[in-house]
Amino acid sequence: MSTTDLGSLRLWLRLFTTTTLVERQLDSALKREFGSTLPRFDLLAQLERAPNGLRMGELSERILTTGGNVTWLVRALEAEKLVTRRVSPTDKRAAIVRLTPAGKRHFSAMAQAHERWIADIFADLSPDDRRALHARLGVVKDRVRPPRSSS
Amino acid sequence: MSTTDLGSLRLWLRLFTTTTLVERQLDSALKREFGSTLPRFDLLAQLERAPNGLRMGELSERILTTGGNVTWLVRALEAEKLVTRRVSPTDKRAAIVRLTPAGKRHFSAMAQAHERWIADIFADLSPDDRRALHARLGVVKDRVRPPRSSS
DNA sequence: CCCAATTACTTGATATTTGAAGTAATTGGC
DNA sequence: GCCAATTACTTCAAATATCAAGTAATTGGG
Repeated sequence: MSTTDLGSLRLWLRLFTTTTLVERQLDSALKREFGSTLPRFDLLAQLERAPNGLRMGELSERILTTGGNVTWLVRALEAEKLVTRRVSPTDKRAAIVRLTPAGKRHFSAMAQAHERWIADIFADLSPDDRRALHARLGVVKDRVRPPRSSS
Repeated sequence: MSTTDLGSLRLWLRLFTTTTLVERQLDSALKREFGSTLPRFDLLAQLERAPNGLRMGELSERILTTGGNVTWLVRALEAEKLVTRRVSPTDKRAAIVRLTPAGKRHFSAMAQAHERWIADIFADLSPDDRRALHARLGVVKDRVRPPRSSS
C-alpha cells in the first residue's frame, strides 16, 4: 500500500545490525554484572529447561554452534561446578549434561536480570508489534531452516 | 487484540535464531561460491559505497566490529590486492582504505549473487511485511543505540 | 552373531574476535 | 609555540568458534 519499495537487502542489514547491537548489549551486561557471557548464558538456559539434562549434540543444535565449541563451553562450565557431565547409561558414546544446584542458583540470578534487560530493550513495542515481528521473523526462519522446532 | 501475550524473551530468541541462520547461510554460500566470508564481504560493501575510501575507524564503526579486527581484515584483503591502504594526507595518524579495480570487480560479482540469495530468503514476505518488519526493527534499534545513522 | 556404516564426542590445528596496552600524530588551552 | 589530553591505529594475548580428523560405541543387514 505505501509507496516506497523496500529492498530485501536493506531489511537484512537492519535485521543484522539490530540483532548485533542487542546481542552486544546483553553480552556486556552479563559480563559487567555477572562475569559471564551470552554463549554461556544460552547454554545454561537450555539446561534449565531440560530437567533431565541434554546430550552434547542436543546442546549444540539448540544453541546453534558446533560440537567442538560445546565441548569447550561445557568443559569451562564444569570446571566452575555449574554443570556436570555423565555418560549416558543407555548409550556409552553420549554424555549427558545437567545443571548442578549451584548452576541453577547462578542461572536464575542471571535470568532475572537478563529478562529485565530484554523487557527494557523491547519496551517500545506494543504487544501487537511484538506478535507481528515474531510472526514475520518466523516466516523468514522457516525459509532458511525447513520448520521442525519452535524457538 | 489477539489473545496470547508474547514475552519479549521469546521474541528475542527468535530474532537471534533467525539472524544467525540467515548469516550462516550467506556466509557458507560466499565461502562455497567465492571462497570469501561475510565479514569480508561486508567490509568491501562499505568501501564500494564510499568512492573516496574510508578510514579504519569508520570501517570498524560501520561493520560493527573492533579496531583490531578491522586491522586484521584489511591486512588480509590488502594481501589479496582487493584494497589499498594509504596514509591520509591531512592526518598522518589515519589510514584510508579503498577498493582496487580488482576489488571492485570481485565485489560486484559477489554482490549480485548476494542480492539474489537475500531476495530468495525474504521472498515469502510481501512488500508490506518487509516494511512492517523494517519499521519495528528500527524501533528496537533506536532503543539500543540512540538514533544517528540509518542502516 | 559379525562387520561395515553410522553416530556421538573429543581433539588439535586454524581462524576470528575481542580487549587492553602501546605508539604516533593532532589538538586545544594558555 | 608548548604540553597535556585526545584520537587513530596497531599489536599481542586471551577468548571463541570452526573444521577436519580421530576414537569409541551402536546399529543394521545378512
